[in-house]
Amino acid sequence: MPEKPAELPVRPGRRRSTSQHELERVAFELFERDGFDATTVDDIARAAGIGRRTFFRYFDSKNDVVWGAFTDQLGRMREQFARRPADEPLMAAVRAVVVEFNRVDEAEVPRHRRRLELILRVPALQAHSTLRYGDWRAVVAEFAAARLGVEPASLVPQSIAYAALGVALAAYEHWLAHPGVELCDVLDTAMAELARGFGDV
Amino acid sequence: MPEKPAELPVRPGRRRSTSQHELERVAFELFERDGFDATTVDDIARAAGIGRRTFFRYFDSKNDVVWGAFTDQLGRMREQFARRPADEPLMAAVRAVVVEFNRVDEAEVPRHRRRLELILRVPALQAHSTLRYGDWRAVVAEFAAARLGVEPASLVPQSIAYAALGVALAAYEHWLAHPGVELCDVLDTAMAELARGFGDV
DNA sequence: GACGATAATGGCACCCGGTGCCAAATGGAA
DNA sequence: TTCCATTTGGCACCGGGTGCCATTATCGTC
Repeated sequence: MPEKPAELPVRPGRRRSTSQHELERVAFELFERDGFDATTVDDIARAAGIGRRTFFRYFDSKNDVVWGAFTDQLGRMREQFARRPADEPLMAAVRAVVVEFNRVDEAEVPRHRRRLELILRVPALQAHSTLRYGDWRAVVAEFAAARLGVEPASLVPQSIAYAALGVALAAYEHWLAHPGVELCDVLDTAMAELARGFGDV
Repeated sequence: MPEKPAELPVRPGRRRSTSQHELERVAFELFERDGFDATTVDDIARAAGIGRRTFFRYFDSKNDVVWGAFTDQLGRMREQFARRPADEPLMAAVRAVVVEFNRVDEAEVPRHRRRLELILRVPALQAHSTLRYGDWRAVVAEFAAARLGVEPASLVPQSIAYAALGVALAAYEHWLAHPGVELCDVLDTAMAELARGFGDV
């Protein structure tokens, strides 16, 4: 599948006519106007000036058009985990990295909000997100497993990864419902509760 | 959508020709033979001796055919939550009920295993499960909210519900990968870890 | 038995996401 | 200009899912 058009050396073959980024931009406009479900792939392709068949060369499915640079960001998240102090408590590290992973530029907040709204509120996208978040969970599980000296697939790393994702989703929902709050603050609060095992409650 | 054919009083109208239970039985045989993805709704309908259009009168989607009595069981789970002692720690109650919710008869274990295998291993079903588990999360969140004296939609009850579901999913995965272990034991272990905030790790 | 009301069924056309295929288009090098 | 490599787009098709309407089946009443 075509990645973002990086600065590639000139090479043989036809130039690409659009990009994931452009298609996403076009798609978001249509979703804003008509909603995700009422916007078809044909609509997006037409608006972007490409054929429908080409859309699927840029994205695996219609559902993938809202994920932006998520996969790239997972690499960044891995690097953040690699930089945590070795003697830091595991859950403290997870908390810090998850909060940092979700930090966005002030200018990106409206777009980020719309993205999360779609992902969490449109059933098709919410369902699909489970598959996309599988990669996110894998990053967390790998870190936890390394810390514990066990396999990433074993019970505790997986539990940690799933729980961290769950708590993050709860924080996203809260953020969407309360426009005045800071996402990172909500996340930090929720992750702190998780690390306490929701104690005293 | 037609529910299970309970002992209804005689009433006018055509009798139903099949049931959710029967369609599920037929479907599971086909999934066993060909896998979920290669089994079409036409296949299931044909094997059950009904028309394809009728299948969708029994199930909202192909993905729903594997969920058995899940929705009924949520009512049972609510009852179990209602019976927890009022002074029991919240997370202890959640742990106990989640474990109990997942207890199945010895005779049902093979079927339950196949069900979970499908749900967790087939991408389409895994994605769809997010929507189905939303109701499960709601039951947990309602209980937690009542204990905390807050709204079910607020941050902490949602975090608890999401985290509990996440940990349960990790336990299911572990159970599928280790046929010799008891599901309730794995669940209990994982929930205990959650209640400790994955402490000492 | 005929009739009316009711409920279930099934065929059909259609929508839409997604896929394989192949011919056409594009761009650079020789 | 030709050749090679890469991208594009149209098309036919598959399969999940839906609305619609005519048909079928059942029961109670007369």
